[in-house]
Amino acid sequence: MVSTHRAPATASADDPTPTTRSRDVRSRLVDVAAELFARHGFEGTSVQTVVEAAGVTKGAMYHHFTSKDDLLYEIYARVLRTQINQLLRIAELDLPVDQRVHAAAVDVVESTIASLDDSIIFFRSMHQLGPDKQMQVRAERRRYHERFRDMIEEGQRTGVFSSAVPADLVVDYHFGAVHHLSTWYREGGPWRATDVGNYFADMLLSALRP
Amino acid sequence: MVSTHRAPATASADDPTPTTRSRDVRSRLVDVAAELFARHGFEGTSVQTVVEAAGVTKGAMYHHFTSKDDLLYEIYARVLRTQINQLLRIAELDLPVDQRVHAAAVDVVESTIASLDDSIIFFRSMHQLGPDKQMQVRAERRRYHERFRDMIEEGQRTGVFSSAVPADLVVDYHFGAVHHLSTWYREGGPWRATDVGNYFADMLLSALRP
Amino acid sequence: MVSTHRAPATASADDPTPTTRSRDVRSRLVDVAAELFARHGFEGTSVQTVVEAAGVTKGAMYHHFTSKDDLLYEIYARVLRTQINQLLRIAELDLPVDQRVHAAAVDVVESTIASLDDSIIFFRSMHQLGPDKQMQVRAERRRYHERFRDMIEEGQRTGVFSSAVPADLVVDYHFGAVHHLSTWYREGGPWRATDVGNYFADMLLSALRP
Amino acid sequence: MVSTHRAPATASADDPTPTTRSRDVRSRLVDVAAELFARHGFEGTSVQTVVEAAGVTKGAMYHHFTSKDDLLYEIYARVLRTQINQLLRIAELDLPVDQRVHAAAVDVVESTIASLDDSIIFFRSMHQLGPDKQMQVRAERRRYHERFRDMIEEGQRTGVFSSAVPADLVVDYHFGAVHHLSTWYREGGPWRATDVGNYFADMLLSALRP
DNA sequence: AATGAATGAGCATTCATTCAT
DNA sequence: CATGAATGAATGCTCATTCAT
Repeated sequence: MVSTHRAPATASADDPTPTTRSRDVRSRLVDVAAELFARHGFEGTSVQTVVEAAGVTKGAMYHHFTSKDDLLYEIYARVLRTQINQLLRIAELDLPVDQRVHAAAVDVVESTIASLDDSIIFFRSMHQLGPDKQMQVRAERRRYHERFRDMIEEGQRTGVFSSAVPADLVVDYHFGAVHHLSTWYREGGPWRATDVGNYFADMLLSALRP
Repeated sequence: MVSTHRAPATASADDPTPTTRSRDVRSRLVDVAAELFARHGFEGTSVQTVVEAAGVTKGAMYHHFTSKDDLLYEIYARVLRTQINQLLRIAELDLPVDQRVHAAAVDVVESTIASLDDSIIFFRSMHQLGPDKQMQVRAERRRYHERFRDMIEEGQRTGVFSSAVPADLVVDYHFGAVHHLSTWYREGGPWRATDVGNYFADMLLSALRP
Repeated sequence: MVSTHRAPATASADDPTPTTRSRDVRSRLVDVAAELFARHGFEGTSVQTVVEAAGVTKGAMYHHFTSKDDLLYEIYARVLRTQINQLLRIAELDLPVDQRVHAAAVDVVESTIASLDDSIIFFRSMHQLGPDKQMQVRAERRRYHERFRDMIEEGQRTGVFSSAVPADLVVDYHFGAVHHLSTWYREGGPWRATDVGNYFADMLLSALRP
Repeated sequence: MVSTHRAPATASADDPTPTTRSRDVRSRLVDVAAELFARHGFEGTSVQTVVEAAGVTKGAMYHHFTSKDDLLYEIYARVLRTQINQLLRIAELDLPVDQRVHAAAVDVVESTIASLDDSIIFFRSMHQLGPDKQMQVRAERRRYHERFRDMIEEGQRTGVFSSAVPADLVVDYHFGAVHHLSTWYREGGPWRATDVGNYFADMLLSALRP
């Protein structure tokens, strides 16, 4: 995040995308907003603050986003896109199910820690989204949950995992812990992201032992 | 028009608590505020809305609470008081450590579900609290965490539990799941509170098997 | 309108109405708003302008009126109240019907000219009123129209007036002319209010001759 | 990219009107604006709304009109052009003066009803016009009034009409009723345009009987 | 204890217009 | 001719809090 701010639109003349400038504005706004919403909350951050930090005018922001709410939604969309892609990538690896679950369980911890700001916003500000957008986010979130659950169920069906606990609850248990990370995890604390990921994944796998 | 007009609800002089009426007003305000803050968020609920719902006037509210913030703090204080008492009660039972941990793990799920509103507020609105009060809440929360962790450590020391995962992370894992409940648990869904509590406690104990 | 502004609440101590102060604020706002809305239009007048001219703060205005719209409505209500009372007074006089119609026809012209500002607003800004309030105004306006029409019909039934033109259209014809006054009538022009009133009333009566 | 990219709709050099295409755009904009201004008011209609409804871009609109105000002015100009032509046509017929007045009185009602939208705008939005344009409109309007008044005066001079009421006031009386039409007349109501026109013209002539 | 009018700073949003391309 | 990103000032309205009574 060093030379991003106010970069004087140095897109080379042969840049094929005509929207380089506007992509700059859009994504700069989303980046800045994510940071501010995480630090001060959605309601605690004024549009004025966001646009000032992004170095654009209010009018420009409203040219690209229909509302403050819309800006928030874009943050959600960005997180969800990343997370689901990551999960699908792992779920389709050619590995035994317990190894896939372990890898996914580690990955969700690591990537959550990698963008803790997004995570803070995700669970704290969902209710600020309009009802329609909230439903879209929930639907996408459910897809994510279901894809993970399918792996658990696969393991249960094939006897690799215990069936003592319903797969849905297993997923909620693990994801709850992940969600909670933004509350207590701090960079420079006693554990690196990968440590926490492995500890949590190990606990998950232990809990699933037949 | 100073002391007329009001039924002489004169609390006896040696009564240490405020008058019955004012206790009524105080707790009615806290109750109403908890519901509204959970439903619409702290910033999404105006003081006007709260006092109207509680059937008192704004002036009355500011007589009992120094600020809107203070009202929020009272909600936190109420939750924390209840939770810590409950945990201490269980932790001091004369039972093997794994049974105590299991009981505590079930209980925290059940009591969280019993007052889901409080839980919604707890994690969503912490940052609305002033820095001082936020620190107080965090300190109390830490005490709670530590008391639970102590039980885990006791089990690890005595070989009842595996020491593979640091006790602190074990607690964070379980509490994360509990925290997450307010996001997905719904009355009338497939599981009763006690079911979820037992499933989660079972997973925790499974994960801790040596 | 000399010493009204900012009068230092000189209500004598034995003033029985407890709301003298707030009535001051309310009616001062309505007066000022009527003048400004007439001069610059409803949309062309900002709330800021109104409250500055009335010497109150924006918050105070919103304490008394729920919206800018509500302020406009109050102007309408005031006009309608006055007009309907005046018409009823005349309609109930013990005079032949043609004299009552003449008197009412003169009076509506005179009173419209007496408060031309209100009339300018009335027809220019109706559409700025919310749908509910617009309906209320229309209903009240219809009552007024109907009371006038009843007198015309009475004259037609009794043969004093010609029945060549439906009574409703007769009323619309005359009221149209009255409505139009705010477009062209100017104080200090060739005719006094009473002149115009009598000329118009004479034309109406002439048109109604059998 | 100056003169490329556009089909060579080259209007012949001696064609005094702008190119067909641009005439299309211009008049489409005026048409659409008239409808929107009538329905939502001038201030209640954004330039964005107008250009979207007309299927052109904002830039295109500002190419043809110097401002939103200018668009409004064009509506006024169009109405005035039509009305004055119509009046002159009738005033120059070779008929007795009372018949000419009757015909003109009917015609102004009918043509007003034929384009009620324009009439709504005419009286409601005059004050939105800049002072210069407002003066131009008023001047043209005065010409119209005077041409009508001349006919009345001709009738008064020749004894066909009563001189009891000044001709100017007679015109204001009738035109007021016409102006008012947009407030109450509705297609599909009890009277067709021609009915109302004849009733009103009859009243006017009756009122003018010596 | 309680009232309710008043404050005043702050907020999200709109919009006519400009201008480089 | 046309585009669409950008401007910047203005707007209606909210709200926690205060204070005279």
